[in-house]
Amino acid sequence: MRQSQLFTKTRREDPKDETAKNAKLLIRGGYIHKEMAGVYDYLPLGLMVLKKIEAIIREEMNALGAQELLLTSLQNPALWEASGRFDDKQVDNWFKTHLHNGENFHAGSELGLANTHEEPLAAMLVNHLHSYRDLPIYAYQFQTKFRNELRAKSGIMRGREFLMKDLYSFSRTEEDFRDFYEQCAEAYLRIFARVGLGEVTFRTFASGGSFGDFSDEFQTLSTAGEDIIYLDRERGLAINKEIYNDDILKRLAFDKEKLAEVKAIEVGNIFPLGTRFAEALNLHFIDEDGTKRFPLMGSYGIGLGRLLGTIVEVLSRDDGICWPVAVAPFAVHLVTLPGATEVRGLADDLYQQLTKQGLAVLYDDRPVGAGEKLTDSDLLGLPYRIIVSDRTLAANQLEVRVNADQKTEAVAPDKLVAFLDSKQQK
RNA sequence: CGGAGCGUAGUGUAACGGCUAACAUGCCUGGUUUGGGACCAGGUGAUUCCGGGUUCGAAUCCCGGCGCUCCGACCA
Repeated sequence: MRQSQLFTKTRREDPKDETAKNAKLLIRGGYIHKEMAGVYDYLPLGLMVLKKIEAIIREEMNALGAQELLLTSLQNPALWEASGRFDDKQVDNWFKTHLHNGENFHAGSELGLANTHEEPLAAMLVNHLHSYRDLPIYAYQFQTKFRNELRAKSGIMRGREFLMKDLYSFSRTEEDFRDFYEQCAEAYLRIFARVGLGEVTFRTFASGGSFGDFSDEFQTLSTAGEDIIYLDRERGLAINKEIYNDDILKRLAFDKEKLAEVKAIEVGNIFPLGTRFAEALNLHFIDEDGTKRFPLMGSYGIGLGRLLGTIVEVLSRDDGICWPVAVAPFAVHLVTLPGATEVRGLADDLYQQLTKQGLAVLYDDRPVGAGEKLTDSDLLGLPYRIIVSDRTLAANQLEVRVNADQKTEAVAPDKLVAFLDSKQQK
């Protein structure tokens, strides 16, 4: 796309109402817009990143044999009362609203805005699960969650409205459940690796709540993190501080001496749910021996906005983001610097060529000063920056900078596609 | 929800209780420039968060609300 057509603009200064690095850079780059605390719009560039992340997650979920669906945000309280979770004392972050069927708005029937989807999914599946032959069922969605956080914080990392991938598994036996659970854990590690956080993201034992001994979190090392974990680098496993004690260390075979206390961001969480929701919503099946049984559930979440924010926290510099190719809104930033008209001609040709090759190119064709263009390019943080200027024209070479390592190379125009291909292979 | 700080053009800041709310940046015109937000001239842009109060006079002081940030608690 031509940058002159992009309606979003970059900002010179940090917004004063943000201190989190992710929010500062994303707002300055025109990726997001803040509506209110914990509520952010995704602008065109930000949405491109979000969609890239979504596509990666979707691929991995589909590879597990999961099927995508889309449940509603508006929730029938009856389903939640069945599990006891409509009560504000049980779940304190509900947003609730009212149906317009009373004497006035607030006298109408109460509705919930979904903060998770165990109840409605279990209730819906009553229509589709009858026999053990129908299991397993793995259903997932990308869906907006509403959580009335007491305190939104850390930019887009802890919002009140956010997009989440939530998958729910329904298994016939404990063994089947565990098998899928482990497959999903592996898929999660692949997802975090693919978005560029593989080196710093670790499976972490965490509280299982009332459903099981443990749940598993995926924690990305970052000083911006809200969680403290104890990491065993050799094993590539960690344990959350919330369950850290000598008994549990022993049980999980952690050597206390090898654990490092570090801050981390929870980018994913998977946990066993047992039969609690199936029982509450009467989701059952008839097993091979003719007896009625409840499926074992698991739930598996990734907050897309938080993941996007984590990528910025971990992979950016003070003057700009450093998107991994897999999630970058564009792979290439083609930038002309002011100069002879031939510069523009060559850049136009390159833009056509690269686009024809299937590369996503942001072409900065704006007639503004070199400093501004370079500063903007740093801020936007695309993986490859190609400069076309009088200087590069005279040398009959383009200047290509790889954002990840900040290295600049001279590449002949007719070798550019091959050069970029070779980089992508690595 | 407890504690602390803050709220002034699109953005970032300034202004002793006292003149027409200032400066930078952005944006618009024209000119000049062109490898790290270059320069000159002119212009545009504000219900000083909202509501009360004190005062001859309030962006400034007081009360109440709302909002934002941070620390803590919370995070099913």
